[in-house]
Amino acid sequence: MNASPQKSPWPNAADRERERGEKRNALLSAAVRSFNERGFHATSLDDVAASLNVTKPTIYYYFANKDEILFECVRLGLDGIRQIAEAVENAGGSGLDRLTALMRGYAVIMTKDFGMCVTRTADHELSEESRSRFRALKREIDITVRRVVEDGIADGSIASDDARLTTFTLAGALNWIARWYEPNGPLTAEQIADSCVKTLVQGLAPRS
Amino acid sequence: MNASPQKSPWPNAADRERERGEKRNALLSAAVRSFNERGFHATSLDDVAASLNVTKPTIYYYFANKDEILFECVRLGLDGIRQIAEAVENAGGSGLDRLTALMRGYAVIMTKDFGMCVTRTADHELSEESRSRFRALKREIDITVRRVVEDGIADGSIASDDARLTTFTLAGALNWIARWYEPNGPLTAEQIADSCVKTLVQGLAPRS
DNA sequence: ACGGTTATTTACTTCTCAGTATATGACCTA
DNA sequence: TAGGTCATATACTGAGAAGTAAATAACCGT
Repeated sequence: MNASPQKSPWPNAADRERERGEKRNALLSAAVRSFNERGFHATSLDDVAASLNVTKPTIYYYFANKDEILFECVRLGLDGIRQIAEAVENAGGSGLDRLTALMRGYAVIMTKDFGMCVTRTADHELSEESRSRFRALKREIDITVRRVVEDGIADGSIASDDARLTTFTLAGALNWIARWYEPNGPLTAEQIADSCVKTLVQGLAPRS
Repeated sequence: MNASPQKSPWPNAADRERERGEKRNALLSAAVRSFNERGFHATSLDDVAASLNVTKPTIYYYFANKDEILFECVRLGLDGIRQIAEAVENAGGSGLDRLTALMRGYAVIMTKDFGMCVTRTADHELSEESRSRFRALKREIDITVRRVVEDGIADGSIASDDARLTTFTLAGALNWIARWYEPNGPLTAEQIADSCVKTLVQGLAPRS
């Protein structure tokens, strides 16, 4: 067993940077929970700071302004979805197989703090600049999902005559999970995801 | 042809009450449009008043406070849905037939000002009291829809093993219309409604 | 003509909260 | 041990907007 290089009790440059990142993340986590619970406008940075035993100017040491904090939250949420969407796009299987996997991952993210923030945040809560970046990121995901739907239509595994509307309908059902999901409820995120996806894939009408 | 009773140029008590109601409605319409466009918090009553060529205290002559205005908006939206839900409940046809009609009407309302307001309004934007009334109204509708789903499961016209989750999934897809619908877009509200409902009823997987 | 009611205005108060100027301490390097 | 950087705190400014007090105009019934 090799001794690992001795860890100095004094932080070096790399340590300090890691610590800074961790503190930044802690602030984002505290903020996003409050945004989700009380709403962006009703969340004061004084309260967010106090919940971590610091004061407001400390927040401004890590972020330029409140808008940047909100944008970072939705960016993290969207990034999770994007990763799933990209992973799925390159996977094998029919269009429907890939869309099913995508929707399942999407649904699970909607039950997490940063995912919830994405659908609970209205465009107009962000500054003009952040708003266009927010929209661009959402559009990117929409396009990816739509492409999978189109693949499914092309290979015959998905029935739809309008990939755009179908994508909106699916996304709505999944996005809405963030509005009613209860972390302490009886169902796990995975059970909810499976049930939603099944409803969307099978439809309401029974199959003979 | 009978002469209708002569209309006096001076308003009587009934006229005045009607006028008051009309003005109240005009204020609600102006407010809801701004709420939908800019958000509740970003909408100042000064602006709403100015858009109708009056001043803020005039608003306070018709409403007790900003919260009451928002609540009235969502109440009107929810009332539209409730009416459709009740009309459909007493109609004939299988559970799926009735649910289809309900979803179609629901979707159309989601493209109207007051309907949009319902799903764009987060609970925490309302005062504690309005919030519980808001939730109660939504719960009422949810229960009605769920009952229709259960009817469909019972009569075999709907395939689902969890009426509650299925109802949430459908409601999400329909509610989300309010987030992306463009009144000046290429599709009418009815076309969108039909497409969404078809996707939900038929499912993504092709039927052989 | 006159007191009362309806509808609306001007001008003000008050509060919350984002964002900042500046001080302070801890710790690192030379 | 002295100067510099990092991290955080105290105490403040300023803007925006909800809500109100009080004046005023229009109009009604008597």
